[in-house]
Amino acid sequence: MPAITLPDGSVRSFDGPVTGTTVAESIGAGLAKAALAMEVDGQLSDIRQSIKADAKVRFITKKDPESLELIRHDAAHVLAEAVQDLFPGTQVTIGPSIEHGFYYDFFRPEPFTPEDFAAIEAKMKEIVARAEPFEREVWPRDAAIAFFEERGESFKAELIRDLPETEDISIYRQGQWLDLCRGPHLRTTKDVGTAFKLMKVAGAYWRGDHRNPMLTRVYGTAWRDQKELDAYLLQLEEAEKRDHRRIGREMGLFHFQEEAVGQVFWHAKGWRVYSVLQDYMRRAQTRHGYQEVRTPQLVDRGLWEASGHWDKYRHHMFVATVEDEDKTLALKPMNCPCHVQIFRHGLRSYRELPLRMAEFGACHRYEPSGALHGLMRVRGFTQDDAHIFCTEDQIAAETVQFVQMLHEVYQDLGFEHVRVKFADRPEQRAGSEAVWDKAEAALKEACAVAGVEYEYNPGEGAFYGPKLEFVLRDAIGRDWQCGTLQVDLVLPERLDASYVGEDSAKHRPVMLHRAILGSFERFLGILIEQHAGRFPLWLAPVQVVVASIVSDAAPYAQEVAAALRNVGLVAEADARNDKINAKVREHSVGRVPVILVVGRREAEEGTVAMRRLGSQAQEVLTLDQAIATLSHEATPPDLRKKA
RNA sequence: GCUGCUGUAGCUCAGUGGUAGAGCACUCCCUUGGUAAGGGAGAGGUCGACAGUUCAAUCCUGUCCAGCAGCACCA
Repeated sequence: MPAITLPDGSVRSFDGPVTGTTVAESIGAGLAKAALAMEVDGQLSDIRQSIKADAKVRFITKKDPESLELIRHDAAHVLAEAVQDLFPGTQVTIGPSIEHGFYYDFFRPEPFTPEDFAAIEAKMKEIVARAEPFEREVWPRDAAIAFFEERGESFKAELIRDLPETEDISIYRQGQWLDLCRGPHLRTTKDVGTAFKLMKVAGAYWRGDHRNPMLTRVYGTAWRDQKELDAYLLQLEEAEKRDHRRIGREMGLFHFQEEAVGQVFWHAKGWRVYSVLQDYMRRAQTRHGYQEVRTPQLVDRGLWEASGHWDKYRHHMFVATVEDEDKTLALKPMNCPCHVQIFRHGLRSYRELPLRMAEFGACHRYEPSGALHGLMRVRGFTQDDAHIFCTEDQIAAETVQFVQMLHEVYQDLGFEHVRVKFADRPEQRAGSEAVWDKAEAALKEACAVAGVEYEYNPGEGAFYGPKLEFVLRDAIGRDWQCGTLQVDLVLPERLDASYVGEDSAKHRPVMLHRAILGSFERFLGILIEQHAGRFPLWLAPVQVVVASIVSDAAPYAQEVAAALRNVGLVAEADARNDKINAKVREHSVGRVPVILVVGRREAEEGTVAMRRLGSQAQEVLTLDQAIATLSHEATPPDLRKKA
């Protein structure tokens, strides 16, 4: 006698086990038609599943976010059927829904190409139109293995073998085709709809392990209706337009070339943005009580052995030798061991703690070639790195202060939305279990004190300690992990850092590793994409162009530009013999935030006609007014607050 | 690193087994024009590198390098 409790609190009783379909019908024809699936006691399930006991039931319709996930997962099944129909002999493996869509991994000697997409999509639409019901069956394990083995589906058979004994082997049929799947699914293939599109093919390792065979992955996107699909495709175009590699080239900010793979040639304009950001960070650090240091690029291998990095990362380090000397040095891949050397230099007292040591540390790592990606992943980069040497008692207070500083910085840089993840001990790690217990507990407690809410990111900590990862969201909804705070009880031990306590005995300090931007290179990439190259005035590589209309006004244009430079603005005069239309266009395309147009009139009156990027309006100001307005606006946010 | 794709002028791209083209950008000339492209001329390329096939290779084949997408990696 199952009693079904609905979200509105009403209860319906049935004589025996009932399917969701029946329950929905009992409520109304409209719901029966709209209900795609259901949630039984919080568990998503097929609507045709029968409910045997009392339960809370909620029906999933297209309006619910869960429907998207179902549509995408079912689209993957439809894709797999279409592919096996068109390309016999292709083995199926897995095909989940993902953010924005779905994929399916196939095994086939010949990879697919995007030219195959039209045929596959057409076949998928055919399958959708057939409205095949998704039917769930539970098979005996051995029979399922034998079935897939016989069909030559060895990957599927392997999956079944590895499923826990307790789990049902569920098979979903759609007409003639079937697949091993946990479910749940929609009612029929028709519910998938036609708002899907195959996007790209790529390789992917079987079970995500690089020692396994490479499969061919077909990516698709799927939505509830055409409008959603179109909006998504538009957003992709938008992201492409914001690509920092493209904008970097267009604005002349930086370039890469073969002779220095994965390293940035910063051009004057790009370096200006970099420098402004670095100056800003330096002020923030000073304000928060950091002392800035600088440590060597090339450091003897022995130090890396002592820190444990040689053992774990030697293949990712650039190593240098000198012919006349029997020594191996490595370009530093990180700064911590060097900072410990400064800490160790001379006796340290507990009175000096917490000691906050910062460095804009230039590091080099031999990143795998396939990982390189514009400014986002490079081999030579500069961290806004710092290490806080402190006592265990100071961890919480330092965390509070760091989190506050990080939020200040992100806010000043225009990022409002920040999430935090807590990454705990990885499989490969240094330090005893007891030390890890202590470090994780300390960091958790510090979060509690700092009022930081986090989600877990299990097993993703650094090899020497747990970490907080700070993830910010950009203007078009993408997430970037930038900041980090790590509690390290291991390195101080390994590198023998100590201080003299109140009891005049030696003690081990705790080391907090922290960064806010992560690396300047990557963060500038993010900033470029965040603003689509249209930087706020204080960060813009060229802040103002003074464009003359006639050559009679050229000297005045030079004069105005010089006056702006005198108050610290980055201003250029464009006194070329060209039409004003061409100049306005060129500097607009170049994303210069402010164009001051000057002709005979302005030259005579001592005024400028100001035009802002993205607007066609112009405002005539006296030169003094323009200077006052612009120099205020170009003041970095931290300095403006004080003023 | 793995799989697939790509590599021709600064940029975007066309093209051919007989050593190359367009548009924009660049230089010069004309034009002095009031807010997103005024006109003309010129210059610019070891066709990613190295081998091989061929009478002949930018084009075909192989190796390597780099880039792109995804995977794996990210102290």
